[in-house]
Amino acid sequence: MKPTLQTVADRVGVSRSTVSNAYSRPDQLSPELREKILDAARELGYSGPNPTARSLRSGRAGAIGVLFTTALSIAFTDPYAVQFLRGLAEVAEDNRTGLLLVPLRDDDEGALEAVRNAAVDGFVVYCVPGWYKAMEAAWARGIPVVNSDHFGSLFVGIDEIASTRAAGEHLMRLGHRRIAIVADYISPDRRTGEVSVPSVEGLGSYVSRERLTGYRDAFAAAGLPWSDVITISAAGNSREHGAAAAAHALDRSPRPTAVVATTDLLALGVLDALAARDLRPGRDVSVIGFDDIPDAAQAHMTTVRQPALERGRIAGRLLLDPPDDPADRRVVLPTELVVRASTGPAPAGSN
Amino acid sequence: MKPTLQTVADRVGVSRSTVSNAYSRPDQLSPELREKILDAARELGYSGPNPTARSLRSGRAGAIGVLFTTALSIAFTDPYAVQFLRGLAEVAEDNRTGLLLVPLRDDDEGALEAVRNAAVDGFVVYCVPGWYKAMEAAWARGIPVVNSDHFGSLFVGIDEIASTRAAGEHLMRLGHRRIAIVADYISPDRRTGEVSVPSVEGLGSYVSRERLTGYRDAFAAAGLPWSDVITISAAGNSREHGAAAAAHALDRSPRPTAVVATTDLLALGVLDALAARDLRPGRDVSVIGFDDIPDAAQAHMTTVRQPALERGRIAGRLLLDPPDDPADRRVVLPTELVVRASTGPAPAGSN
DNA sequence: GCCAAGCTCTGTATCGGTCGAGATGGCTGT
DNA sequence: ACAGCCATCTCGACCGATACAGAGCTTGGC
Repeated sequence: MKPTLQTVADRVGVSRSTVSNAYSRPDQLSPELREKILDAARELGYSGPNPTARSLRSGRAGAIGVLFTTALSIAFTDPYAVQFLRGLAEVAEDNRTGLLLVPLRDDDEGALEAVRNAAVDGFVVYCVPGWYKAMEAAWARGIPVVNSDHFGSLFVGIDEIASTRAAGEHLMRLGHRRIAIVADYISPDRRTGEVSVPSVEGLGSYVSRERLTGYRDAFAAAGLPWSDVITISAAGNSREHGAAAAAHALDRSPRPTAVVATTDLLALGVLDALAARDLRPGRDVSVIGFDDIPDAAQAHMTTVRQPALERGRIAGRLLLDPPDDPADRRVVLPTELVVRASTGPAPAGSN
Repeated sequence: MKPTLQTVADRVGVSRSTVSNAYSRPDQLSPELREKILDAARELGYSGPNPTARSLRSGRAGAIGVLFTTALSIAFTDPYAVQFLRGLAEVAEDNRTGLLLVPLRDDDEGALEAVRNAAVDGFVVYCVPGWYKAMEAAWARGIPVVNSDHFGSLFVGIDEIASTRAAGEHLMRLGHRRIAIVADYISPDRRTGEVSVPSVEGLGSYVSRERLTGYRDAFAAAGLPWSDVITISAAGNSREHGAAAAAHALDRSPRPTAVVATTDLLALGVLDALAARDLRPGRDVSVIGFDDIPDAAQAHMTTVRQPALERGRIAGRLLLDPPDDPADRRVVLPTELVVRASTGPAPAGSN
């Protein structure tokens, strides 16, 4: 039989409450008695109050649930995700709170079960499309949900549209007119290949929708109709998927003079595809990513920088201490277009 | 007021137990009643039994604690760690169990608190030196602890010594005599630089101790005394730290003909250091890593392959369903020396 | 026609703590 | 001497569920 508070209380000859106080409120009893109690506990092999029982009574789970779409291996392969998680972990640690990973491999009954059965004080959602049933389940829990998308009243994100609009304008200034966009979650079956996206607004994935919108607007302002832009679906957010998707753009004739991607990981894949074809980034084909992960700098890649670490931190703070003022419950962080060597003027005679 | 089982029970006019059964044991009541109950729950906004209360009564937390030494950002930067975690997550998911991350930034009171207060059914320890107080705290909890080191009765690992001995023998066959070893956790202050390790057995870090032992034994068998081997401490397990440590070896005169590292991440850093000096891996300097992460293959690096994914899976299984037979509670997985282009004969006249 | 066996559902104890009000007793101030 | 106060400890209710024994009613076999 495992020792409980009562076991220790009986041993020392005090009440259960007092033993509880010895752990949770040291100021509520004399230091001598506290020492005596802790000694007895050590002797009995009692290692402190049962976390579950404590949670039940105090109403605090002591953990934040982290909702992922993708498989763990993919999610943590993206340095952006890792940075985000790190910011979150920092804040969590400062608040004596743990992180409970809830990977949503599929949007099936098992995932719903996992969401419903997670002992957490709230959820941080990392790139889960809004149509997932698991999101509803998280909502139904009646605990705070911090999103990077538009769902929910707690939100931390960036102005996605303005960010890619700036990137698009950069391309326009450079004279590009034949452009391909590589993005995840833009085809229903999530396969690699060219897809037609007549209505950007209709996309279910918040991130892809917004980022494509920004590009579309920038192109439109320069007189380039959306129907002239090649949209290519990637089957996942990884370098490999980016390269595979880029192939569908680069092997066309005439070749696009610029290939942009919705994440750096995909864009790095595009660079890989260029290299495999002996094409020079920024000369033969311009490339733009999104996130500004360390590898982007190393690859001299033009991209949009967003504060991943800070985003994680704020997500944690929003969750653990939701502001009363609704205006403060939605945080929009600044981004910055980082121009590097992967973008350059459209090759002469390309139009 | 949030709805509880009782709220739903009152609404439908059944007992609390029956509502509980509707969720947890569908076979214990008629399908019609169950439907009625679930409908009422939906109507009341009740999203299922409170996870914490359920855990308390049933004695199952529904989560595995994952203990890390390093900062989250580092831990997840290592593909080996991610693979391990992925294997663990797989098994956890199959058992309707979550993963609670418990990063041990420092070995301080806060970390102890986190370990003691984690609502988990057991801990999986990932590369935490045995001297950490947090390990004791985990032990004291009286729940299963799966280690990759020698501590605890539940263990999943590899024969570290035999693995590096094989790598060492490979070097000996190639004729190397001037050798440097880059390792983490071999200096008390964990700084970068050459350190003297007179007694390998005295090292506190299990992994470094074992891996160095294997090399030492292989060298000794070929007549190369340990005192002739240069041991260099890396300040952390990353490519950058590996490169910094390698500098201390490569800038010596005479230069070592081989630099081995205790992890692939460190070894990749060594390769970076070679490149920075226009030295050719496998020709001017041979390099060996450990783990066989994907980047190792891409870098044509000789290394020891260990089954990271499988290791994670087995850790999960050992934890969730500890075998009765003590012999089955310690699993040793096979490793394999993968020879690639980063190792070659010692340069002529190097002795 | 009768008793054992099933199927459903109920009732009570219990999981292991924390919470808030209140009891106790020594000390101070007047 | 007495009220008031602080520091210290106790008491009983409660957090929200699950476990287990058993009650009531229908079946089925002989």
